[in-house]
Order: sequence, then C-alpha cells, then structure tokens
Amino acid sequence: MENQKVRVRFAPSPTGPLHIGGVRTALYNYLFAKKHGGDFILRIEDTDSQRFVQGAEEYIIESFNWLGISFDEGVHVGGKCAPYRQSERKSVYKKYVDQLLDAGLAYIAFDTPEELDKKRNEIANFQYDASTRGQMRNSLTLSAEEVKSLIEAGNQYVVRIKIEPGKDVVVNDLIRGEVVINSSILDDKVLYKSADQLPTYHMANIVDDHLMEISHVIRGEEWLPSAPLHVLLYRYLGWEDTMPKFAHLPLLLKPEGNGKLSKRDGDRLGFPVFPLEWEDPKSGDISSGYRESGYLPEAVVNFLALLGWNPGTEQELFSMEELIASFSLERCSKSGAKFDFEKGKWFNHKYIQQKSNNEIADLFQPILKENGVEATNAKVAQVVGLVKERVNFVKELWSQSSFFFVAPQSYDEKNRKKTLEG
RNA sequence: GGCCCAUUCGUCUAUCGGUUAGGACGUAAGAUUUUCAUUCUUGAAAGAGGAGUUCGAUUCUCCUAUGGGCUACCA
Repeated sequence: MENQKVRVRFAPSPTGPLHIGGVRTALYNYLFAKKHGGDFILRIEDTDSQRFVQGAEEYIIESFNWLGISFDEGVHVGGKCAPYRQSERKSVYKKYVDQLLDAGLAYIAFDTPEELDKKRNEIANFQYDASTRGQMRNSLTLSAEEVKSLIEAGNQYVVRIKIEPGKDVVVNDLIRGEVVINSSILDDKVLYKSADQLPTYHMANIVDDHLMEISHVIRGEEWLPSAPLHVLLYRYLGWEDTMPKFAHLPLLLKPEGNGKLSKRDGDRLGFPVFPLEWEDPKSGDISSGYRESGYLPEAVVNFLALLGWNPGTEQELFSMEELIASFSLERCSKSGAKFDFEKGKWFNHKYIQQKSNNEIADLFQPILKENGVEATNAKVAQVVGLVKERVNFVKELWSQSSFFFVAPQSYDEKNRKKTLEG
C-alpha cells in the first residue's frame, strides 16, 4: 500500500456547469498526482439519469482544457480502466451488489417512495436502519417466496446496505486526522435501484475507485459524513486492505452572509462561479464564466490554489509547475474559505503584467474587432505595452487605449489648454 | 432535531507552548505621476467566551457560543 502508485480521480456528475469549488477540488487532485508522479483520472458519475444535463460533460472537459489541467485517463482520453462513464459500467456493479446480497450484508427493499414519505411524516427522525427495518417491506421481513414473486410481478425494488449498529467506524483523514462515528447513526443507504439498474453514488464510487486502483480520494468536506459508509463498503466487499486514503477539503463559502458558495451567488455578487460561460439548455439562462469575463487561466488556478492551501512561505505567485512542486495535503487548511474575488482580480492584474505584450495582444484582438478596429498584432502589442499596467482585465484595455485606434469625438477644454501652455 | 467538521486582522492565511502574533488582498495617509493608473513608503486592523493542564498558552484538553456540512431510490 505504501509503495502503491498514486492514482487520483476527479469524478463530477454531469448535472450542469462545473462549479468553481469543483475546479479547486480537481486542481488539488491534479497537483497531488503530478507531485507524486501519479495518474489523474476523469470519471463521469452519471448514475442519476433524472438529473443528467446535456452538454455538461463537454463543458467539464473544455473547462479543464482552458485551465491547463490535463488527465492521464478519462472519458475523453480513454485508458486501461475504460469505460470511465458510470452509465456505461452498469454490468460491473451488479456483480458486487449480488456479492453483498449473497453474503447477507445487503438486502432487497420494496418500500415505495410514497411509503417512505409516510413513515417520515409519522415518525420524527425516521431512519431506515436496524431499529426500523423490521417494520418495513424487505427481504428480511418477507419470505423468500414472497420476495421472488414480488420481483417477478414487476415490482421495483432497491438494495440497501445492512448496517450493523453499535460499532465505531474510524475514518483516517489526511487533513483532519481520525474521525470516529458510531454505526448506529448510519442508515441503510440505498446501493442499487432496480428501476434504472444503476447503483447509487456510494456503491458506484467504491466499486470504481477499487477497480481503477485509486490510491487517494481527495474530495470536498460535504462527503465527510458519508465516509464511514464508504469505509464499511470497502470492508463488506473485502477490499479494506487496499482502501484508498481519504482527504476531505474545506468548502468554498459565500463571500458575504452564510452558506457555501452556490451556483446562484455568482451573478448576484458580480463575479463568476463557473470557469466558462454556461447556457442552461432548458431555461436558456446564461451564467457568466471566468474565461468570458477576461480572467487568465493562470490567474484562476493560482487564486484557487491558495484558497485552502498555502506553501508555508510568503510566495503568492505560482506557475503550475511551482504549484506541483510545492503542493502537499498536510498544508491544506481545515476550515472553509470565503470566496473573496477581490484577490482574484489582483492575481489577474499580476498575470497580465507578467505576460508578453504579444500574448495580451492576441487576447485583445477580438475586443478590437468588436469595436470595428483592424490593426496589426505588432501595433496592438505596442499599445498594450503602453497601457497594460493600468488594467485588471483584458477588456479594460479598450477604454484605456481606444484613442490610439479611433480619433476622440470630444475632448476636455481644460486639458487642452493645459497641454498648450505646458 | 440528530450526527460530524471547523473557529488568528474585513478577506485568504503564517505560527507546529515562550514571537513587538508575520505576509498578501482590500483599506487609510504620504511620495512619484500634468490627470488617472502603476510603483514605493508608512499606518490602522486579529487569537469567539469560559474553565482547566503548564513556570508559561493563539498553540494541548473540556464546556459554551458561533459558522459550516450531512441527515434522498442527488451526487
């Protein structure tokens, strides 16, 4: 285990544009993998057919291309563990679900969503677990014949994990240390749904991480509560000796007020929460992206890297190579970071100064065209060199330099006088 | 409600029992600049509260408070 090759994955769900918090999680995974000469894998977790959004997967791939984060294996590049889309791996999960069923570590439940809702209304804090499963319609309370006939009659069912109560489950987290949870507070989570013949997140995640030989699971803190369930699944499946190490990253919080940064915050507060602009295929709503807002990918990466991690030195400007060299999980912080985009602007300003005039000129050309200006790159680069230190964003170059390209329509009388006298 | 995680300037953070608690963003003042911006200098700005442990706690333990997360046939 200690000498095992580092293999990490980013496993988004294609339910919409990639959230900036997800970008940071992916970045940390990437940095960790490259630091240790390991592999970085892109796996698409599309086990919820209800929430699937067209175009989301392409968006995710394009986002990482723009950011300069590359994958060694994944849906778009293939690899030895293909396929990397969970919906295409249906057949592999069923086998392990059956294994748990056969071992008596999971059971079949027929309770409909309506029946469960009713229970939840009747009983405060209802939880499907050791204390309640005896009152439900499942393979533990029904006879084998009844179960068989219910299935043959076409009744939909789910497979639930059978949690043994009263046991302490230990999760060793690389960032938080040892987290102990008593199994009595865990519920018998659904692992598999007969309706779409797909596992739920928990099952698919554990099976794939095992099959793809993932060595470290680096993910957001929102997964910490389900980590004990995951440890139990590795144990039930007999894979505990090769279980990946866990690291739960602190969350990105709203810059003001309460709560974690959400998709809605961006446009409300005037900064993007997505790497690229996104048009919702259903509503047609457009959410702004960092790329379209004029951020340089290097600035976004640098800014994000420092939100939850620090090098322990006073260096703040990092190239991707420098980040890879300095990154470590030990220096990740434990508490959530408010997303302060003011600092993001500063990073962007720094990177604009750092880039050559020619590079900035390339980015400026489309804006010039929008304003009806045709100019050679050499001339644009010359102008950029004159005014770039004044701007935070490439688009601001226009207001700073338009007079180089278009004669002013008006002028300030006072300034004219001053100039003539001076 | 239950469970889990966290808590240093407004924000991101450094500090691995003994420091004038450091840096950066933002902010204030000044210098430079015809103006603005840049740049430079300087300043203001923090250990949630309470008990312990210790010669000594920001640092270790506990309690409280606050913030966050989870609590779905979503991930």
